[in-house]
Amino acid sequence: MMKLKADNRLEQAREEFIAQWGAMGTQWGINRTMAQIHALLMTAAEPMSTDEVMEALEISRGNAHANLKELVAWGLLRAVMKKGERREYFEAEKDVWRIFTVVARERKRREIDPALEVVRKCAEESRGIATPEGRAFHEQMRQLEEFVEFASRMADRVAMMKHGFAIQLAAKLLG
Amino acid sequence: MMKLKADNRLEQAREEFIAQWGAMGTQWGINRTMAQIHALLMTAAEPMSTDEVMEALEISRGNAHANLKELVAWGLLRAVMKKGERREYFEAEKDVWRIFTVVARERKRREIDPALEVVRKCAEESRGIATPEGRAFHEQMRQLEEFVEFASRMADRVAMMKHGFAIQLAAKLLG
DNA sequence: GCAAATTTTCAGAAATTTTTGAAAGTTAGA
DNA sequence: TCTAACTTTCAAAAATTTCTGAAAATTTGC
Repeated sequence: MMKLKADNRLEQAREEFIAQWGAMGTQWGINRTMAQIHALLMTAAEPMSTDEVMEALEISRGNAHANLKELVAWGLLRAVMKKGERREYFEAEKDVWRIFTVVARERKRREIDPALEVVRKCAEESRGIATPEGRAFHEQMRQLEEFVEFASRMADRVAMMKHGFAIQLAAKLLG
Repeated sequence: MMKLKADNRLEQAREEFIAQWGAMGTQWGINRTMAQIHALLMTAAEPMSTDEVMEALEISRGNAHANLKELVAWGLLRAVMKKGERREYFEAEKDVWRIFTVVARERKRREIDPALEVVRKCAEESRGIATPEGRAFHEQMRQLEEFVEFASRMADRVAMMKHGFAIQLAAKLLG
């Protein structure tokens, strides 16, 4: 599946990480290639070009391109230019806390915000239906709305936190 | 897509909710039918049988069965027996905070625990590789391990919290 | 034990998502 | 301007996930 200098302990471990992280990705709702590219670059000493990524993971140009761009859009990769070179190289965010906040922001955007819209609309549409079932439905939507709104605000806060503050908070929570 | 007594405001709103919640489900990494069944039962006045669910959502028996069982396994539905009846009926957890903790537990189990295993293994396998690259890789794995462990503990705590405590905590965080 | 009701399984079909690879588009330097 | 290097697009193929429907298995009441 991978093609690095796969002849020593390091490259074995790295291949393992990339393969497994890719498999994990599917559980996390991001596609395998995207997770693999992220793993590859997170453990790369130097930024890599599209062609290098293609070769390392044995994937097509289109696939490599699309997923590199997606990772840049998420903010998990930066495109950098090597001086004197024309092609772009990609470099991963390696700080785990920053990776976490980026992913948290993205998941909030994709999972929480749309849910909030849905329950708001449904709470709105069912306002004032006088039957017992109508009231129950409206109340259920209201509670969902309240909760999702709460989750949304929490996610914003967490995504904005600095590592130090999170640790402090966690100490309270876990202590 | 749905077949309820779809002739009044309530049933319109309910159909909307079920359809949209189903669509949301795909974003959340659970399949559409599972999310729809959950939405259907979360807004049902009475427990429903497999056949009632099949009819309401116009889905096959196999599909209804598999997803009802999955929801029971998650703890989002309970199977209840009506006295004098032979078939089982399903009833949804309606408390939003409990729904949240159930989902949090399940996602932790599916997303965090396997990640922890992976990074532990990779940190272990790369311990003591003497090259600069080896050290960098090991350090990256160690940091990931530390973070994922932290996330794991946080998830446990959150999943165990009572609503009141969460609200209190949130007040501090949001205040 | 038998028969009807109900649940469970599962192979193939359908739907959805991901990947490929080649062609089209863009950019920069000569 | 021309051309080579590089990036982007996208239709079709492959892979994966979900769904169907009918058959098999199980359960319950008689």
